Amino acid sequence: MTPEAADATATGTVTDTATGTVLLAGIFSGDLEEAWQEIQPDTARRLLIAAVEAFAARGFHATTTRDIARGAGMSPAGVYVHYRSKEELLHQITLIGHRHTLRLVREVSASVSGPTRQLHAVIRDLTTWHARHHTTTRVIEYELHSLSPEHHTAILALRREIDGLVRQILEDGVGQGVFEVPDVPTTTLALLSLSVDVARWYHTPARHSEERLGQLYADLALRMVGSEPLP
Amino acid sequence: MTPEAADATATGTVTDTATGTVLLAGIFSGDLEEAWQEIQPDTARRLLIAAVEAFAARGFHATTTRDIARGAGMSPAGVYVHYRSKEELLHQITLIGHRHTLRLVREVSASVSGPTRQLHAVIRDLTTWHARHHTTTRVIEYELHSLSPEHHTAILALRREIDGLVRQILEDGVGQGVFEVPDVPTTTLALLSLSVDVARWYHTPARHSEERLGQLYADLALRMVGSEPLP
DNA sequence: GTCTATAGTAAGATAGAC
DNA sequence: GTCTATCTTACTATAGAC
Repeated sequence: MTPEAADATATGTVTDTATGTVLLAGIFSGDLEEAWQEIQPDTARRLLIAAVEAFAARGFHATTTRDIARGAGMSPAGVYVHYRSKEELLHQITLIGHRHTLRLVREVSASVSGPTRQLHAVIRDLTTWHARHHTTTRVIEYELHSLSPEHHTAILALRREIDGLVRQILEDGVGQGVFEVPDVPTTTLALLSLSVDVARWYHTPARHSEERLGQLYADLALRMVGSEPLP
Repeated sequence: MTPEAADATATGTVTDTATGTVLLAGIFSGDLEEAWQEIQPDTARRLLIAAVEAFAARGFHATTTRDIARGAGMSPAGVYVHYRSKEELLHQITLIGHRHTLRLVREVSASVSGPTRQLHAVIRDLTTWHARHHTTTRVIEYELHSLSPEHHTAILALRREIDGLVRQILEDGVGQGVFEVPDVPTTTLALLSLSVDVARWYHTPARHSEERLGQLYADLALRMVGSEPLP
């Protein structure tokens, strides 16, 4: 990977490998669909979106670079002007997605006070995000094993941060006596499982809107930690 | 697929495509590791086990038939004496695994009385099964999309049966006033999500034994349906 | 920056000897 | 029933024209 692309992890911008063009800026405001819109140039964005759709539908290894090029309306060689390899496409998608998830948990958690409201809001929005963007989240949750070892390790660090934020809410709740949780780490895992697994099974048309599902899952989450429901 | 292999779906036996040898008999008693032991001849069993391990570690498409052959101590051509294609290996694994899951839910549910005890026992054993055999369950839960359309459809029917059994327990509990569930289908999905997702993250050495995790998850399940804990 | 053309490799599956 | 050898296809990635 070039120094430019490597900078993605450190600075929060994503830079085109070949052209040096800044691909992503301000990705941390707004939802992911908007973030894709910020990727420049156009072709790099179309390629990334085509890759997300193909990886979600068929998996990383079953997707060919020709599929991706075709999805972006380009020749097979066009991919390599903007990305060094198929794996770099997966890495960018996975990195952007995980940063978005981490930021979502952080900001939602900071936007309300008290473990009960925090847990409810986090699970609600995390679930809604997995449902609304199930194409993207399916890739970022289930194609990790196709990343290079270095990229895989870096993504796992982000995942541990996310886990840590949720676990802290549970520990706060237990400490304040509003949650009753026999095993905080395992219950944290179970809560995250609920939202993550939405990426596996959710598809439209769906029984519930993304927001409604988020509400239902947030209510389940409060039950799981032995909390009173929100008023 | 040959008529012999096609019979697998109808009769509950799995037959070697080339030799006509019965591969699986009595698969429905004992756990899956024992079921693998029943596969005959030896080479067919070794190939199936090698395929499970490779598919779980790398995914279906990233696994080569050469990987599988090597894992079974055979030449690449040896695979095709026992299986018509790589997809047939995945299909056998997925079929055996889903039948096992369906039978597990059915039998555990029938072995106790009352929705509370039934739900607790089903989630406990389903979770334990996903944890103990996370290699197998990772394949059967996450590689469905690599099946042929016909096989995929057949497996989805088995999955609907499993879902229906759990949903019935919830409906019984609501009907008897021991559960309080605002949305039975969605809560059923959430409960199954918990156990399924174990296949994604569980690995040894683990924080908890498979049985302990099953206990913890069964207790969570009762909370999710608004039930009193078991005495 | 995009294309056509293709190099180089590796895959799934089969032929035919033993 | 297993092997060696190989056919055929399709893939990732690059070269070089424009």
